[in-house]
Amino acid sequence: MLRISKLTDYGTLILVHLASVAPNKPCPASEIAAGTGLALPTVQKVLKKLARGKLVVSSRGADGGYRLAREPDAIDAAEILDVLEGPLAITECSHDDSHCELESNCQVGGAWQKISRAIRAAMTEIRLSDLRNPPTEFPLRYTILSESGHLGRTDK
Amino acid sequence: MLRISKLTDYGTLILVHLASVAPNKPCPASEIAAGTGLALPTVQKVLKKLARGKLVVSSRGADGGYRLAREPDAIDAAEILDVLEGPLAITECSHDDSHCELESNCQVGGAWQKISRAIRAAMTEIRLSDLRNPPTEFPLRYTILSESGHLGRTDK
DNA sequence: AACAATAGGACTATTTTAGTCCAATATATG
DNA sequence: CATATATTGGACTAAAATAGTCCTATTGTT
Repeated sequence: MLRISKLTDYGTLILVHLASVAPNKPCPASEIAAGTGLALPTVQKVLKKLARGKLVVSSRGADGGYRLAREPDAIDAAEILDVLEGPLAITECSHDDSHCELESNCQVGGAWQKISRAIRAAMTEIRLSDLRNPPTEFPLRYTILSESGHLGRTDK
Repeated sequence: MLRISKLTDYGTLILVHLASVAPNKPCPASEIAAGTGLALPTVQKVLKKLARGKLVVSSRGADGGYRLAREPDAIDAAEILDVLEGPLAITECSHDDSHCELESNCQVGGAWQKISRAIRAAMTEIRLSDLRNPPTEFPLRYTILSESGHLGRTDK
């Protein structure tokens, strides 16, 4: 139903890989490719994006490579999506600065925006360290909370 | 960051429109196009999908058209996405029956799957009736709850 | 019979995504 | 300083998904 691109998926694999190697010495793209089973050119492409997005830092030259810019628990899923997918929102007009010609007739109003923001908030709480390792039972559960109580269950 | 297609967005507009007209007599596509400001051929295409997905029922012939298959509060956002986007999951291997060549090396394991399911669960609680009208303040909030407490805040 | 609708699908154009490759630059080391 | 190792930036192509339009058949009403 909702979809992330393959590149984003690869990106998380790569980040998870980086999270599981020695954080001191940089890890070259070739090693990451070998470690993840992904094609080298693809890995290089994704790493460039990750570096531009400041999720990893690079060192050039011999003995160079990439390492995480921060601790795995200080990188969240929303950031990863932002860097690899761009700050695209769930619909065109979820952009804060977008102009929607239908706006005047648009009954939906800000509903998708709200949903989008809500999902984003949830993604912010998922950290790279949580993505690591097959979660045999990752007791993750989302609930819609509503002050007015008409959506889902309330907080107490 | 996450994205739904334009068609899906149109679909929700159309459904919301249908929810706001007399539920007894069918509403023809042309009228919906006029009411939403969308192009007729596009509206027709989306309506066909919605009909196949059993979210609307159609009557053919003169005085025909479409009406909601159920009450607006009995249609949820997850269904809408399923019908209009297909049952695509957040990643390729989120499909229950997919085979991922990387599986053996895949550190991420089922994380995206879990996230996907969680988002889906949340979407299930958002109903068509909630999408209606500009939500001036739609007090929607998602929270990640974790039994083990290492993700977000816990239930108590 | 004539008209008003949907059904189904073909079709094209556009855009996005994936994936590869190359030339330039930076760095460590012998 | 020469060489090998890496990243950087961007160009480029191919493939796939998306958007949008249109045509023909069928169904139902009057």
